[in-house]
Amino acid sequence: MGEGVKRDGDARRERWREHRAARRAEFVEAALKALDEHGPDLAMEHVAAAAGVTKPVLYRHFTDKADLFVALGQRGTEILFERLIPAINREEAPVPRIRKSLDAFFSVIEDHPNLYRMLARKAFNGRPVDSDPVREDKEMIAAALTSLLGDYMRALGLDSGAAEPWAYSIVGMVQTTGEWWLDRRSMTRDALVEYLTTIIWSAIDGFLRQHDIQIDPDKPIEINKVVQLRRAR
Amino acid sequence: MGEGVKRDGDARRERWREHRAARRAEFVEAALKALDEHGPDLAMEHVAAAAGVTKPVLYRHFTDKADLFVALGQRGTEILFERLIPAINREEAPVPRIRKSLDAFFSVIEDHPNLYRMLARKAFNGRPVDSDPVREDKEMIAAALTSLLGDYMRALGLDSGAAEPWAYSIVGMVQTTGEWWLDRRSMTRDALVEYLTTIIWSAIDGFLRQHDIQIDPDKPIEINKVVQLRRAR
DNA sequence: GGTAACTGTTACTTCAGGTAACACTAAAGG
DNA sequence: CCTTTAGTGTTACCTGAAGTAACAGTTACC
Repeated sequence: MGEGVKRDGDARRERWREHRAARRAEFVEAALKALDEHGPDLAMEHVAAAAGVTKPVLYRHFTDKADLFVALGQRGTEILFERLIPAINREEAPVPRIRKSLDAFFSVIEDHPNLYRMLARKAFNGRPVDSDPVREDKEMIAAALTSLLGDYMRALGLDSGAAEPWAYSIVGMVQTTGEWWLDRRSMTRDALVEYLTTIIWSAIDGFLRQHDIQIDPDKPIEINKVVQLRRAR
Repeated sequence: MGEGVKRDGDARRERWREHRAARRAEFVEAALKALDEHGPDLAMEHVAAAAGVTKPVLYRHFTDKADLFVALGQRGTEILFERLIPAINREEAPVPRIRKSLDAFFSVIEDHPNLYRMLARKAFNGRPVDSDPVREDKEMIAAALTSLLGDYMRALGLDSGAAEPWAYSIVGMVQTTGEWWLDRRSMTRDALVEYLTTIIWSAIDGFLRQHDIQIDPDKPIEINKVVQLRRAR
């Protein structure tokens, strides 16, 4: 049939596709290096330089700064999830589970402060601020949390419509305290984690008590739910 | 005594100083207009145009984009506080007090969505992202809340060191849900306010119960504390 | 040995932020 | 009345980072 028209590709194509992906990843790593060196105001030229090439090469792999930014956001989410997911999915009592999740988060931003600052400040220094490329990642995180909370709420017979505001509240709270902490460092990570654990647990506990449910903070709960990630990367 | 050296100024100086302040305010209003027209990506040229002049005039009153940005941040805080302070200081039961404060906040950002977006995205589209000019304002808000919460905590004999993380948590939670709500509008303002009221009250209530304190959400509390604002504008 | 899919370069354009230089005006005060 | 002070305003430029054009290799499959 329609053979031979556009043959040959195939085997070759595949290899190149892999290669391109690897190259993009390489630039993302270069960007991380550049962030460490030049602070959170990332310039495309620096990224290219950190990768040992000049701008146009970089631009063959990323259509624009926003594109690189998105990739950095994804990488950031990946780094975060590597530590967060095991912590949040532990079969453990609620309070230690919260504590470990928070600690995972703060340890990640401690390790990559400039990346975090750059992503939190949606600011590229460049022109087209367009519409926030990190949004997608933040929404993914919030969505994961929404569904986790929603599962629990449904299991307990509560209004699961509240799950989304709860998720965004927690994300916002952690994000903002994160920025504040990085800039000030006015307390140790452990102390901060402890305070936030208390706040979050208080919120959950208070909420449940208002619905006449009591849960022991230090005993694993029976109906244990787990974060599902839909990563269609 | 040391008279006559640099006389004459004085009366004249004062008048000019007032004039300059008025002029700055005029540009801030122009910036608000420009925000409404061109969205949250504010260009200096547009601001100047909205004020009916060209850039250099604007630059005689603001050294810098950051300078204008700071002024916008202050104006924003002012607008916010106009509605927030009366709500938060009401002599009322805790829950309605929280509810009214939240409603004040969300009504403000509903009225000035682009201003809010611009301030929340610390992003200028321009070069010198420097260090966040809105930070000061956010910190002022957080500080006010810290001292309010601290007062209550001390009055109840609790660790007031937790006040600051609580304050940043609440600020962050409200800010992030604010951005999310503006972009999505997936629920009414009232519904969102109601959810957040519940979350915050749950947190407070849970926290207090853990210290064996119970407070009626619908009765004014005896030891009523109030926000002090140190506005040295 | 040709060609597809890259590697890389230097030298540009574009655009927003910011500045220089120049011309004018109102009013306080000798 | 005319100078000085502190403004009003303009057009034409500089700067620096984003992004592009045009051109010159290199590799490896078929």
